[in-house]
Amino acid sequence: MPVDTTADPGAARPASSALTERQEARRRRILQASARLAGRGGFDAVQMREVAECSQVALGTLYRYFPSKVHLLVATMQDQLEHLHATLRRRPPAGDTASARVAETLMRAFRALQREPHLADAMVRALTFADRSVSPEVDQVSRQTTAIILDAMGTPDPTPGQLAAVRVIEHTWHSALITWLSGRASIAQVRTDIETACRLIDHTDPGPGGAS
Amino acid sequence: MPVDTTADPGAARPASSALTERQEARRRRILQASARLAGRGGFDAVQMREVAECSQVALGTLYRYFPSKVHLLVATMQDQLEHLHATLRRRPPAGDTASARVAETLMRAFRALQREPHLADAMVRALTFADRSVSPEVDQVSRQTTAIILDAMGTPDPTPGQLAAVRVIEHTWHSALITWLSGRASIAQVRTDIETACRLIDHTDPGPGGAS
DNA sequence: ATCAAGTCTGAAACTTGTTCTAGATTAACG
DNA sequence: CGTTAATCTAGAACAAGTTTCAGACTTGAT
Repeated sequence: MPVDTTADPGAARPASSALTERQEARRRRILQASARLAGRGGFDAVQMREVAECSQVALGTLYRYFPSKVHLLVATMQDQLEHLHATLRRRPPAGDTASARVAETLMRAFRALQREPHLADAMVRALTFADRSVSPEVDQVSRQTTAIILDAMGTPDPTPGQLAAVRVIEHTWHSALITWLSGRASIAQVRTDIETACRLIDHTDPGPGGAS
Repeated sequence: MPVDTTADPGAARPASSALTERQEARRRRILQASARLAGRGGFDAVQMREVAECSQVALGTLYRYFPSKVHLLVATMQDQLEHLHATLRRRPPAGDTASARVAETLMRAFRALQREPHLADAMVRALTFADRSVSPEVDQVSRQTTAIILDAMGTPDPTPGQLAAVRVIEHTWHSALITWLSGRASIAQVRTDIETACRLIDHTDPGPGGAS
């Protein structure tokens, strides 16, 4: 049972200051290769040996940076989400109500994913297949998603009821995405589902306190 | 690309009449072994070689009945869902409103899953990891779930708005289950999420027709 | 009972994720 | 420079899902 005396480049995220420039470059090459391979072929097309080869890194090194294929793809998703959030910030949604703005934002994100359905497939499958060992990373993705939704709402101080609604919207978003990716729901169906869930934002009567 | 001139026992579902008694028995042994192995250890513990051994069937035969591990586990879920539905029918929920009855039913189902968290893990992971080749089976599970929810509502002729709400509830149910299974949400959180989604049933003002 | 077609078995082979090892390279420090 | 620890590389090895194959067994029809 090795005690891992080595520094883990994946763990040293605080300010990327712990990573050499060449290490940063390696990390970026890996994520790029991952996204590129995922773009054509989805989850199955991201083969660790090929990612290693494409990013000019040894297989062992790839595994030092990302301890599993799921870790790698979830990190890829973090990357893409950051881009998305930045893009969305630049052109905020223009709906009248909070729920309309959230629905518009999610549909915009959805259209972005539509442009690269294979990449979306790889990332979402990894996300839902992730076991406990990836929880921190998956949680980070979840927080990022929440942030995007809250941004779209534009509500500076959301009520507990609204936060509960946001959780349900997130659930709906993920699950609807999966059904679309596996061909069991149309795009129109996804829109309807999202809009239905978003309606919860306005009907925010009681807080969720009933559970305590 | 072999043309598969052989009859597929998995496809011959119409009335189980196409299957010999011994074939039915094999099928049941396989599903039992699958559920047992999943019960201790979850998704990873269901190893095809071991399932074959436990059910006294050759590996090739196992693959003839269930063309992949995911197919096997989704079939296991179909099986369990039928049990659940039968059990729930015997003692229908007693809430005053439709949304209360649905929430109660789902929480009851949830408690059943809690008793076998590893089994739940295996089934749900398989369900969300399934690709297009498993769509028919996954869809069947989805229809079964919808039937359970509609049963709980007790509404003989649900409106389009209510059907839309049911879809969101299903999304929430699956996704919340996943977050609980991977340790990212507490049971209380799951209940809150389900109750929040169920609120949509009562607030069923406009139909979903707005999309057209 | 016999034949043909389909099915089952046991075992090996193949694929891809993951781990391990030995040696080369790099980085930090004196 | 030279040393030392960490990192990287190439490649073998291992694990589990999946495929393949030759031969034995069942089944159904005659």
